[in-house]
Amino acid sequence: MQKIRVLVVDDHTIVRDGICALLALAGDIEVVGEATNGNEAVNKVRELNPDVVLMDIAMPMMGGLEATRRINKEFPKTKVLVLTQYDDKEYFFPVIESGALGFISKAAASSELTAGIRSVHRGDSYLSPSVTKLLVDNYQNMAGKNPSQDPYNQLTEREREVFKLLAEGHSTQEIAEMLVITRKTAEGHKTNLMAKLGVHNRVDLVKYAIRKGIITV
Amino acid sequence: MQKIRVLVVDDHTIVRDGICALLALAGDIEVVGEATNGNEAVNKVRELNPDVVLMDIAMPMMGGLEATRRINKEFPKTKVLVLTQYDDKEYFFPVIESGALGFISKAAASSELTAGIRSVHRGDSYLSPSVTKLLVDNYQNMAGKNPSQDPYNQLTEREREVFKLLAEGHSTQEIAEMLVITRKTAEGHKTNLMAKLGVHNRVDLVKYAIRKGIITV
DNA sequence: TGAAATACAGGGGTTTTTCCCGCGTATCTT
DNA sequence: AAGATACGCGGGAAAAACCCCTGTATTTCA
Repeated sequence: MQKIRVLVVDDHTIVRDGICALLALAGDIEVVGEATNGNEAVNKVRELNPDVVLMDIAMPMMGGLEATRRINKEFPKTKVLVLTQYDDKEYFFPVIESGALGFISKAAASSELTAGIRSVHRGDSYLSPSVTKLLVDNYQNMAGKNPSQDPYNQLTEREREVFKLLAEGHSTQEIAEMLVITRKTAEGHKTNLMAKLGVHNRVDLVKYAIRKGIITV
Repeated sequence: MQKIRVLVVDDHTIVRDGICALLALAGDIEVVGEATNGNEAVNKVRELNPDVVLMDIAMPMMGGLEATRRINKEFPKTKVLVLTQYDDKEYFFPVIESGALGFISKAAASSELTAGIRSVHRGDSYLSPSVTKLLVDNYQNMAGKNPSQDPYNQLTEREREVFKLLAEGHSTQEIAEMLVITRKTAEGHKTNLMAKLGVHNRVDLVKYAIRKGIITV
């Protein structure tokens, strides 16, 4: 029988190894690789072509959401199952929209891991019961929201780069140097992205980035 | 041979199960119980009298710290090994002060888990190499300070007020108006508190405040 | 296919913040 | 009595942020 080839992505080695140990107990799943951040994850997908990526979203460097987005774009056949420590409804739509097929809380039973992996491998979606409950409990709040109008998705590529660097604490001058543009241009991107996100200062920008999993606390 | 009896405490089931799976691979360690929060941990210690408690301090940081404090007070023979997802020097002294014998980052190699458990069981202390490195790198900052003092505790009342308002996203001008002082004074408090906390921009200040629970994301 | 929209880069000028300093007073400690 | 500390305030230069506007490809679409 062909095993499901899984790439495990999590920045915490102990957690990653623990998950691998759990998955090793399942006969139909094989961990073919590991990655510690989003960049590495994308590269490993390119290299290993796994069936399923088990992706933590709170990671330094490139976050899990951005990585999921890229993987989904570049390798549509690779299914992504997102693993999060926050079972917060704020995360739900961004995660799904990034192209992930499933969403499991780390607080979920470990049996959900294998169940989720099998589901997304079949092409089905998988949601943690706790997440589903959250969605149902908040149905009325969700009803009006169209996920595609998540303001973050309105950002251009350049604006996302600037956004991430801002959230990491860099000044516009530093960002300009990093992106090899003038300070004025960096400021322009900053102004535009802040308007799109509806935030009016850096503090709210940082909080937004944390909620989105772009950066970690 | 008598195995080391371990209680595993972590609020994320998947992580907890993963750690148990890892520990199961070691011949000299036996997981005798699990807990999902500080209260439960203390009760399980009372009930099971384990040799070692592997304690996550998670995001609600006080949970694990307070539990460690109580376990250490009530059952001095039970050794606590703290597991944290932040290998940040800010956490070090509070953790040690709570009575933990060891401190391991979740980003550490999983072999450190068993090594740490064996160390603290012998009564030795154990520090993750990454944590040790952090301490050494920051030695000069530590040297002059009272190590048992969290830098946040060194803030004056006024500085804490300004700190909170800054973290909430207010400008120095706004803060000055709220506290009925001049902008210059508010700036002065800001400068001083940032120096005390060792942060150099608003973004890091916000992250610090979030970790401390001063504000929420 | 021509016009509108968008992404990206940049400039001018103003306001705000930051980063040096400095000062004085009250209180608390040794 | 002599520090040390908390608190409030100020000047001034430099940096950063803010707001508004221009230009140029490229893409979209009516």
